[in-house]
Amino acid sequence: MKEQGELTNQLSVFRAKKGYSQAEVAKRIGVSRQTIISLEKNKYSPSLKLAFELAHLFETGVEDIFQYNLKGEE
Amino acid sequence: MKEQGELTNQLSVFRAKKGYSQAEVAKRIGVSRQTIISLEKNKYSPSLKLAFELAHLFETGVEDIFQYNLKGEE
DNA sequence: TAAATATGTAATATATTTTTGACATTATGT
DNA sequence: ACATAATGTCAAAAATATATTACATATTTA
Repeated sequence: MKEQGELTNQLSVFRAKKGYSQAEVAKRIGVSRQTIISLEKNKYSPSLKLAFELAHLFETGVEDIFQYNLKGEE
Repeated sequence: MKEQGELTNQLSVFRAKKGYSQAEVAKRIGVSRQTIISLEKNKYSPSLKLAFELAHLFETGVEDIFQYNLKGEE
């Protein structure tokens, strides 16, 4: 899709709060450790399902973990 | 990832509210019309970016358009 | 300081999303 | 009745997300 905004996330912050390792998060959610690493380093935009799973694990909302900053808006 | 929940959405409702056609939504967001059709028919879980774009277009939150129902939770 | 655990990188393979294009059907307007 | 717009289906290709494996480097802890 058209590149319209930038996705950032607070994954490592929420992970630290819970004291989980990346491997532990991966296992709990059922994805690979690489997926968690890549997400924390902002390598790509996850599926909405994965975003919901992470939000659920960290007992918060999708938009608390992930932020979307539209370009060219003020 | 592990199949843990079911994703549903209210896309057609929000689209109707704005009076947009599927093609118009597709064009505004910069994706193909097929993508919108498939999403409305719940064919797959969109990228988080696309979810944010739709939320922005409909001036609402991601979780107002998309719902994630965990299985085996009450 | 040695062992164990956590984080990171890279390459390749597989799965899923998204695009493209062609065509069918239904609804709307003239 | 005809034209046009909206919705839908299908299949194949392209793009992107995720898995897998193997190895490297930090960091923690016994």
